[in-house]
Amino acid sequence: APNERRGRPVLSGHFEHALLDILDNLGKHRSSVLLEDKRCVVIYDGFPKARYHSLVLPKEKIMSIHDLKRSNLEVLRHMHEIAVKLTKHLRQDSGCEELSFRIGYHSIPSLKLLHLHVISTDFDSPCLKNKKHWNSFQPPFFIDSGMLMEDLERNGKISINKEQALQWLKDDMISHRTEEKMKNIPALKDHLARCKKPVCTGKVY
DNA sequence: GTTCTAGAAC
DNA sequence: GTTCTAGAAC
Repeated sequence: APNERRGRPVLSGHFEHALLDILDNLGKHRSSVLLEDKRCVVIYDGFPKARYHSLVLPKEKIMSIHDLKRSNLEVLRHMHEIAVKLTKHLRQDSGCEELSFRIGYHSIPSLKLLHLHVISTDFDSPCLKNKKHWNSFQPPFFIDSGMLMEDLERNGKISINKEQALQWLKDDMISHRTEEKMKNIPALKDHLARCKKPVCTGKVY
């Protein structure tokens, strides 16, 4: 059939617009929305890479970190504030004082529309399947929200060395709790399930 | 962003 | 032989 390729569905060709579609059709996507206010929307990540994984989207259509200007700092600060509040609520609800989160942006996002990740540091999820998934939530590829705002304030823009960022995704997987090298995904999963040490790389909230 | 699978790694 | 990764998808 023309619409199929070896039984695999043809690509929509517009996966990168998924967040824009949610923002433009909030009514249709009510079940994805966790919080909403005048300036932003918080949604559940469609393929969560941890027990808690949400995205803060600005209602203003800032397409990516590369488009950021100093004039966007206000909405970035607001998104950050919402993200921090969310971590506090989730920690309270979970009853687990040790529940920690990373809050930040990917150096090279796959989806259009700026999105701030709020992700718990357990990284316990069947959707976390490969090295890129792991490395994309670890520094330096994962840019802490506070660091990004400082960078923008200082330089008036966010500049990313794409070649270097792509290399970071291919680097060895390093534990965020012990800084040990993980030999493969199954070894990482085993480590994540067992290791109870606090996170020692990057900023946590 | 994901799925799928060839072939590398073990 | 089985596990695991990494790149194509028109």
